[in-house]
Amino acid sequence: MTNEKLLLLDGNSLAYRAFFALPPLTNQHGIHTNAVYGFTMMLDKIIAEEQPTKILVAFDAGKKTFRHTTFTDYKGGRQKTPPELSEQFPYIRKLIDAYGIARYELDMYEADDIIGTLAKEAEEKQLNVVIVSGDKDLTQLVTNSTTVYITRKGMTDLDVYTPAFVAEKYGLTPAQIIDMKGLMGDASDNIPGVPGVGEKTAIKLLTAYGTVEAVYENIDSVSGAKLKEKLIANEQQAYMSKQLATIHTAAPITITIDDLAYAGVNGEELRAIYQELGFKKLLDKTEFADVEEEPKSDIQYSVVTDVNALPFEAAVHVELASDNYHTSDVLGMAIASNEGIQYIPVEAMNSDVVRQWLEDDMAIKYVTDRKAAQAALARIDLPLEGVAFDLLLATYIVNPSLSGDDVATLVAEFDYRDVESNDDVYGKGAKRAIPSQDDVAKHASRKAFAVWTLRDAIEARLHENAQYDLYYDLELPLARILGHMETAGITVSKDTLQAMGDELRERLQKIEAAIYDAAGEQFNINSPKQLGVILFDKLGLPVIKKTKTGYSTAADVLDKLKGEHAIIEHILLYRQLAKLQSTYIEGLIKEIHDDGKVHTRFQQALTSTGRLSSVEPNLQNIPIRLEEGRKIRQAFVPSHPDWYLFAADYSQIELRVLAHMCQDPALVEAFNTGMDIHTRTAMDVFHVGADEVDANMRRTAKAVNFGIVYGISDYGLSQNLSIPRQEAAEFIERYLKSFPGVQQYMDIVVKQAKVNGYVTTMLNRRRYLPDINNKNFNIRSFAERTAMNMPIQGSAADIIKKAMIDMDVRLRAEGLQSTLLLQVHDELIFEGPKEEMDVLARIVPEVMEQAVKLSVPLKVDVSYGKSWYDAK
DNA sequence: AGATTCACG
DNA sequence: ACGTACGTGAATCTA
Repeated sequence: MTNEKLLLLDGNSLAYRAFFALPPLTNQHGIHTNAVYGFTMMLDKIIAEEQPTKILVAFDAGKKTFRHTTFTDYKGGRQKTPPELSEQFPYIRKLIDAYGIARYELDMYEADDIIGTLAKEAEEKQLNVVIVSGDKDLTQLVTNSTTVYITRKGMTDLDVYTPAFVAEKYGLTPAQIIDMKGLMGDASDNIPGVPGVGEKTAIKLLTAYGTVEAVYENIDSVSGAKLKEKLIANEQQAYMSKQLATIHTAAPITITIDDLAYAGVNGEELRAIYQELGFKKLLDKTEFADVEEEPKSDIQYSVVTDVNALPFEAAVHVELASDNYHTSDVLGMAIASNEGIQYIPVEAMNSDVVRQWLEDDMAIKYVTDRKAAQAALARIDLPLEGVAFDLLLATYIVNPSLSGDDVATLVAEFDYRDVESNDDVYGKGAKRAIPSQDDVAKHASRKAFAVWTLRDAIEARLHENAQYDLYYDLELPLARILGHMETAGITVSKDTLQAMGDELRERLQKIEAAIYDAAGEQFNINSPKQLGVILFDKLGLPVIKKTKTGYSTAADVLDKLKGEHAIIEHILLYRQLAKLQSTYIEGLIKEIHDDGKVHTRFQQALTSTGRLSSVEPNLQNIPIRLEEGRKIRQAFVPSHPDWYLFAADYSQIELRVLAHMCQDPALVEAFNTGMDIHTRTAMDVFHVGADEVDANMRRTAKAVNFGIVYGISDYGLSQNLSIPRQEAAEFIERYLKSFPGVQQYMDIVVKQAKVNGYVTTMLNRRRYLPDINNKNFNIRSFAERTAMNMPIQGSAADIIKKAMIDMDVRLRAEGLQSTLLLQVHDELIFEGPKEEMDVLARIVPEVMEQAVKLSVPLKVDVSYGKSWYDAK
């Protein structure tokens, strides 16, 4: 063997695969690009992984091949190549050239034959060969030194066919693949085979006899009268089919392996093609880092250390050293206005002029991220008032799926390119560093100037979409409230957590020992891979579910294995406790600041539904469902000795929102009469009276209600309830019969999504659904479920946000000391002195229930206690 | 960096 | 026929 490795690619097949695997993408000129894109991704990956020394992409030449002389209908009945794909072939050829890769096609022969011929030559010269195609026919070429990769669903996902893999998959040798095709045919190539013989039968016959010829030689001993009859009737057709499926390994090609040396990419050519096709991500890749950066236009700013006067209207950007504004250093502040751009380094910010300007709400400020600026400034004792525009929130409202939090990306959505990305300025990962003050000043100035320039256009978009109120009256004021909540923080008792941690550690050690004992060896329990080997290989437990990478060991799988082996219960308990230990004990302790509190950041411009998210730490997923975990909440305490934590949560807000939006009479009635909604659903689904609903029926009904909210599917419900799909389908059908308004509403929402390309919430929040008309069933179905879920989840989010704003006003009006600390999607957590608890118990439900007027009542439950655990 | 698992609503 | 429930974040392992 040599070190040479030959890579042979089936150009046509891969282009087809890419075309159908990827959503239709077009570039700025309306040219379709998905096949080229998929092809590029696959090529990149395979070259990086295989490091071939020689490469060839083979193409089919024309319509006619030598196979048509044998069988005129070869590949007959095939759909014509869609024009959207045809137009991409020239680009694929150009791309291959730019990559420095040889390509070849030969009249009357298919790409398969070119590949087969070269593979054979390589075999003789003892080269390693890798063949990549979307067509399984090629697997007949597999040998010990020739491997065939077949694309799976994605473009970069590949099945690796070795002799062993073929043997495992079919129980056949690679050469027998041809015989298999001869017997079973191939619908896609219109190879007939023997009618009535499929893969199973073909494999059975070949296992017994070896080849097609041998099958006919021993035709008398073939079992099954029907089968024998079919085989005899189609003998000639079987031979012909085998011949058609056989790859020609002696095609009269005019190139040799020596012509295929991989030259390496021509950066400039490739760049030109990417540019033409609009492949922005690929353009940004490092290989081009030296090929000239898109020049940012120059910007004029002055670094001011002695601030005299500041404008009445300006764009302001507070530049931070890292993205956690609760811990990050403030580097400085850029102010862009009619009077030009000033950059004030942090040392100069704490002056009377600056302070007065920041707290003057008559001095109008347009910012990039109000909450971040407010929180960061608060830490150096500076206020921030008079904010009239927030770039982050405005772009999020325009389109929640696009916005990240880097100003460069945000403004790029409006075709503004004169801001450098934070990664470019600071570097990423280990290379991250603060550049010179001048570079920071320039970067911050560009951001401020971008906001100054774009505000009008973005506000115009908000007005166009009738979303200005949502932005200005809801999100913008909310940012200020969230900022105060974050800055206030919530006290977490480190001692309590540590005590829990000590106890957990001991228990975990014992469980660990029990697991090793049951397994008969030590291994890393935290490694799903190692655990899989123990459970399914060593202990031989039945495999219930597989993941991309191997056996699934998820909790629902382990649950089903509970009776099979004592180790399962130990593992489940270990997982549960290890999760508490690492995430909620150790993780949370790390997040406690010097003030004894955790200061989460509520990401306000992240989710596609309008919900908030919470990070560093995430306080929206503190355990509650299991008692062991729930105890973590004992560590969350008020910030003053005699204070209490107060919790208020909406009851069934999503189903109430659904009732309001679909106006189904039965559903509206159920809420108006104050019935338990799951019991009511059970009555309808099971056709029983209220007193006949047992716990199990109610549980099922509850799952059905969840399903409705998530965008119902029988399969999903069946999984959740561990029942047959048919049974789940029946529940759904009966539900929708009982609540026909729901069915009608879901139909309308999906139809709207298909027509408009987006769905909306009660307060006109939008989510675009580009996949809603996708040809792929799975992708389209996902978009449809999203269409059904988003207005419900999103409207509930709208409502609680409105309630938070109203609550803020009310707390001040009542002159209370109590403050809001957390929001957990449908609940609000406050803290306050004991004597205010009764007042809160009165006013919080009132405000939350009146946040919006629905055709069903909103219901809020409240509680309070000396810790979050006790507020239940 | 991506996959897996599991915590919440 | 297709094969997933909706929305999140953190820890850990593996490549």
